[in-house]
Amino acid sequence: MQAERVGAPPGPKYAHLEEAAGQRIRGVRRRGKFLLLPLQGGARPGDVLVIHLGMTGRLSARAPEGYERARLTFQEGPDPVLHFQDVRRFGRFLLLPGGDPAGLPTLAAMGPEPMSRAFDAAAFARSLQRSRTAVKTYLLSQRPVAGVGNIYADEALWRAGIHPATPARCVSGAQAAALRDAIRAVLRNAIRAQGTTLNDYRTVNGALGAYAAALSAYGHAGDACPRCGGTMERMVLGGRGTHLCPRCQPALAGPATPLGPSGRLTP
DNA sequence: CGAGTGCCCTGACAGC
DNA sequence: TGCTGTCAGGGCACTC
Repeated sequence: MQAERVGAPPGPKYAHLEEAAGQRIRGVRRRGKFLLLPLQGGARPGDVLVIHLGMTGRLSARAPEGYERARLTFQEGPDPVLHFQDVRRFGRFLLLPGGDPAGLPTLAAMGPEPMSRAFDAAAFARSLQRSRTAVKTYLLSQRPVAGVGNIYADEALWRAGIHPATPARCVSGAQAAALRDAIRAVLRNAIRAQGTTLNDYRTVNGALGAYAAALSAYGHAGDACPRCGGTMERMVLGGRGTHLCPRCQPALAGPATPLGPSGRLTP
């Protein structure tokens, strides 16, 4: 296998790719939003190819129309080239020498996988106690749990009835448990729907993700809250658009009735 | 060291 | 019509 940067300027987002030459991909794993491809056969053991799609990154066996940033070339197999296209250049495609994540602080400090046993309510509640920052901002750091981005953070906080600006350490144990369940439910449903296509996102096969139609909070400022009928609002938190129902998600107060895993009100 | 801010990058869109 | 300005956001560098 060979890896090369195409078009994109050299830099940390495409580091050390030349060192993948001659190595073999042992498997494909995922941590949060990072794809991890452990390599084998290099001068130094433990090298890992790291791919992050960012906002607009896509992998495909067919050459993209433009904006290709990197590619892998294989010596055997039905698809000799894997192309990495990334219009807005938020993605990464790099080799991690020896698999040492020191150069990727978010990956190094990443919390448990959301569907794993390690993501339990008590541990999540303890993690939230460690930060004074807004609970939504803390979720986006990937430290309390892996893989939650801006859209799903808004959705999960809405479901759990927690105001996004609540300081993380002020989230009660009961709220943390509700938020944990909400994160799992939102991610499970979004994965089942093949993701959320607002503009750019496509599945690996080019299909649209259907979860956009199921969003309750994100992008719904000015609309009626599906739960209480109040008016949804938008605010900016940590530089990110943030959508909430001020009635269901009161600032620093207890949660409204949380939604169950089905997405319906729990009896 | 934790928290907050702004940058990167490009296309879509609003407004004049 | 064509220009300018604004917005979108994952991760990280930078500042305080």
